[in-house]
Amino acid sequence: MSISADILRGHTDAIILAQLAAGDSYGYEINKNVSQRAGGAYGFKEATLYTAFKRLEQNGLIRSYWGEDGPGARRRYYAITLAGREQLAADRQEWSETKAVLDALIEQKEG
Amino acid sequence: MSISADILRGHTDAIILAQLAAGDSYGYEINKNVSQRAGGAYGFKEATLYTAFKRLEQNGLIRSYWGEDGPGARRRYYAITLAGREQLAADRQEWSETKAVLDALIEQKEG
DNA sequence: CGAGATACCTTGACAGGCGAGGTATCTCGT
DNA sequence: ACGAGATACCTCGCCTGTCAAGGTATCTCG
Repeated sequence: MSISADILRGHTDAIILAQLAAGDSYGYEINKNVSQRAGGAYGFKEATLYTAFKRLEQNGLIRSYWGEDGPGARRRYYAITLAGREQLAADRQEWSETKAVLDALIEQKEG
Repeated sequence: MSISADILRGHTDAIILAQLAAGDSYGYEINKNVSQRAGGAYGFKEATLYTAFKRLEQNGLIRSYWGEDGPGARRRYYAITLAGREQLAADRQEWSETKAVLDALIEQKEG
């Protein structure tokens, strides 16, 4: 967990949408995938994750359904909506711009 | 102002430190420089700026002094401290890691 | 039968961003 | 002489996202 949460603040929704764009998934799995892809440098706290799901669903960017009853604990699956895909595209665009701007503002200058 | 504020949240201090690393400056000028370097895509709100100055000074990362009395409104100048330079180096490192992690998490996947 | 993993969820506190409002000085056009 | 707009500073209180802490239930393995 080498990246502080405040730095990632505001990217939570985009990260979740990006995971769901690859296929339906559920909270625990999404979180594991994120941690893994981040090389252990970042992971959601559970409270953050479920707060985000609620927010995303209220905004119509994802929808949810309970998984089939099988062995193990019940799972709530999430699926990205069309509006969610549009939001994700916008988020990716914004991230691209953010990188350019922050690189310009934080860059190492030799003086 | 195409980049939303939440995305930049947490980067405010690093941006200010980076400006001050190039030389002492004052609020209004820092803000102008930031806007200009960001190509108009981002700028601090005044309240954000002065809140940040106070926070940074309390944390010993910058110090301040009133400029010489000349024509025009008085100016409070800020200077980066040694601790501030160390923080800036850490922030730059973190930003570099953040880019790598977010690129991995938000990337466009063709499936 | 207990520990640990899987899997979900809520509450309340905290911190940063910022809209709105305020003060004072200087310049420029009329 | 006067008003508008730029320069330059500052504070108060709200909003929103994060998260520590706490809670529930199921399955596996020793």
